[in-house]
Amino acid sequence: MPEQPGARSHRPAPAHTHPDDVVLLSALSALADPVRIRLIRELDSRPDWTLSCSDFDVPVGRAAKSHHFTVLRGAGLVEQRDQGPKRLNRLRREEFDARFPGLLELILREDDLG
Amino acid sequence: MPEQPGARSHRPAPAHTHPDDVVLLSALSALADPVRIRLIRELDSRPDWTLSCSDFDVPVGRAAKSHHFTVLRGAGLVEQRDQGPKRLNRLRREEFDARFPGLLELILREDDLG
DNA sequence: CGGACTGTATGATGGTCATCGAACACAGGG
DNA sequence: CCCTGTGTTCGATGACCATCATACAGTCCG
Repeated sequence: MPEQPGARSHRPAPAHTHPDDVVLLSALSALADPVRIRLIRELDSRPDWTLSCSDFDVPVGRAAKSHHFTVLRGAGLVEQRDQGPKRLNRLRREEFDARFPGLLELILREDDLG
Repeated sequence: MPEQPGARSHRPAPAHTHPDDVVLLSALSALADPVRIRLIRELDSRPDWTLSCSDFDVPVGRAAKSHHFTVLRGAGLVEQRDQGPKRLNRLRREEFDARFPGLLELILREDDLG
């Protein structure tokens, strides 16, 4: 298996799920959370691979934030790549939209939450 | 206030919420449940106002079923009308789709759940 | 090496919610 | 008027989940 240049690490790579392997209920459950919606929107507002987990401005601690990213990975919404001590993020726009057309756009277009 | 012909009743009319007054998070939370997805699909498979609550084939008791319909009404997904002892249902396709374009179609098109 | 930073794992806690059983309310028909 | 069918309400229960504090594991740099 080829590795990313300079990405060899003794840290286990985060477990990802491709959107094609995500069932509808998992996607909806992942999106039905105000913190995760904020993470997705903040992620969308910046270029790919420019935000590490700690850069996000959500009112929860590190542990909860890490948990939310695990859920987002499992729902095929976010891809993560380790770079040094940081874990950079990317929103899987095309892949997720191909699996659930229009859903991500709905999340990003809305301006209110509750 | 005009009443439906033959619809006068001593029973309180169920509380409805128009999709325009539903926030994104409420809609997603209402849809992130396997029983409610089944109710919506079964409702879609038949003409409007032809299914009473007890006609739906979901593996829960009457109390839980009634609760689920309350959630669906509150999310602007279902409209209910009393007719005799029965409470007939209608899926609010157009109104809900105008508020959350593509979302209902996504629920109805999928064939798997989990 | 030893600190500073980043993220994960673990255990505990509290809240929300889906479910049930039973009681209740209403409508319609013998 | 009872009886049946339909749906709601209420209280209780159990499961799930978001959160936290703490401890731990890597990575990088001086």
